[in-house]
Amino acid sequence: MTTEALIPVFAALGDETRWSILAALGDGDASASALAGRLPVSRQAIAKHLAVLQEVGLVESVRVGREVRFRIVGARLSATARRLDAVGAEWDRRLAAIKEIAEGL
Amino acid sequence: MTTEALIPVFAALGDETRWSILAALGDGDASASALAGRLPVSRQAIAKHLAVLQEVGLVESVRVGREVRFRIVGARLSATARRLDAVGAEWDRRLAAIKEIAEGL
DNA sequence: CCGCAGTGCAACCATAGGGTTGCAATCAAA
DNA sequence: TTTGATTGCAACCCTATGGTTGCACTGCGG
Repeated sequence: MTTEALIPVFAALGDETRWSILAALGDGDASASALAGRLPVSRQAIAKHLAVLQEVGLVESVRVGREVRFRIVGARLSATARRLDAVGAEWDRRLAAIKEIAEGL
Repeated sequence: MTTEALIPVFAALGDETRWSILAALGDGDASASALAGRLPVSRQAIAKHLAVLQEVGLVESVRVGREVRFRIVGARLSATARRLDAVGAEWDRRLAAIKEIAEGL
């Protein structure tokens, strides 16, 4: 996964309502309607959020009869965290190198 | 750092131009004007982005004479990554527990 | 002292996006 | 088959925000 591909994931994680949804899904899988009963926004708003979460792979859906249940993809979080950590480490490394050069070591 | 405090950080990381700025700063500290010379956006746009990056602690500034130089705060990235990983692990744990209960183990 | 580079501030524009309501379509259950 | 729950789609509103331009302020250097 390239760094560029991470940007939409961060954008998805940059919204409070979506975190509420993820938190709610942390209590177990649920449909958009079920989530709408627990959160202070309309079902359609939640459906949109679920769409963007699914788009970036943070969530996946399964059709069960007439309802669509959503589930958190925990692996996506871990992968994102690892990439982020790697980026940070790389920056630290490069900046440290620059600092050494600047100090004439 | 609570999870809520992470949201603005992710929002900041959810923009492509800001990643360009961070990438440019990875080559060493720079001022808004210097960055404007390397990126295809105006200095003011960059200044705004630097303001939000600084707001969430991803970057810090130092006044040097008449210019203001910005530097990446790598530790902020690492901390964010660690929190994200912890959240992912917690969800995995809870969802696994739910699954066990559902399977009657 | 004067000019120019760098910054800060403000107004403004356009689009993206979070939210809503309304309605048609689908499908389980009575 | 009819009813009610659930989803999907579309139109719409409003605010946030990424971007621009223009201008005033500051401070180094000739």
